[in-house]
Amino acid sequence: MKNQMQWEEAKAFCETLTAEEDALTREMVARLADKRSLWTMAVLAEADAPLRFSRIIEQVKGVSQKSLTKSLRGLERDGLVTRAVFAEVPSRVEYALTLLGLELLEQVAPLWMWVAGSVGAFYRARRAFDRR
Amino acid sequence: MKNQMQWEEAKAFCETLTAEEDALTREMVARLADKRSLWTMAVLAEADAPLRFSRIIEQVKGVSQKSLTKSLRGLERDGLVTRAVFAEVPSRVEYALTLLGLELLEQVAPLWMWVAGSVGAFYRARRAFDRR
DNA sequence: CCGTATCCAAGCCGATACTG
DNA sequence: CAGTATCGGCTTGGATACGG
Repeated sequence: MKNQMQWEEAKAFCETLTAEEDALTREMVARLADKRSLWTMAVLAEADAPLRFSRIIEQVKGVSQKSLTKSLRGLERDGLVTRAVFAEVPSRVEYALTLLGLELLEQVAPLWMWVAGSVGAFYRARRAFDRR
Repeated sequence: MKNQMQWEEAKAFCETLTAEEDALTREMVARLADKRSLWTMAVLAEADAPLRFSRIIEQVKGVSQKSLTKSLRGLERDGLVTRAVFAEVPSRVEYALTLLGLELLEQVAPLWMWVAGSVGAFYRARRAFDRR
């Protein structure tokens, strides 16, 4: 039951947070579900170099300019990516992952791996459930 | 750079998934962002015993009957909680966390802890951004 | 007690058109 | 090139009322 303790530990730690901190924590976790934000960060991580807006939108397939802009603004606001504007014509804007952003990705990786590895279990559960 | 490798490893592993598996993985990760689902599971984990619908709705503050029902159905469908109906009047329904559900919570714990511990960094980033 | 059905307000997102 | 502005469809979620 050492695993259970890990969860309890997390719960206990969260109790020490102020309401504002707790809200912010939830907001950050919620970002993970926002497919686009996570995917955008992954693209930047993979490139391992600053990317222009147009390069990113190519790789995050299906995203609209508006949504990508919004995602990037949010990521920038929370210190997960940087935004550098170059005074050229035509204009050039480069985005890059921050250290904090990379750390977040690293934290997500094990969970993502576990979910991906357990996908069979979820699939079977659904099959069983849907059969009634 | 061993941390970076962890992320790359996850990316590589995801490449081996079928489109359907990948979609399901994303769906499961998305569930984590659904505040209510995670919170509901946490309540069940804390109770460490089956809970009635009405007990749960008391602890997941602010949730409507409709939303909680929807969350529980989703969790049940994916094998994260069980639902037991007792033929009594008035009717009684008990929900409990499955082993899979507990495992999921355990996987989430480290990430959640990291985010909670980094909340100061996010807060400072926002302050700096908003001052501009 | 537990769940469903309906209505309604708010927010998301893509498409499109326009600006520096 | 990298946005902003606007519109319209779609989904989400609370409130309420009702049924099993």
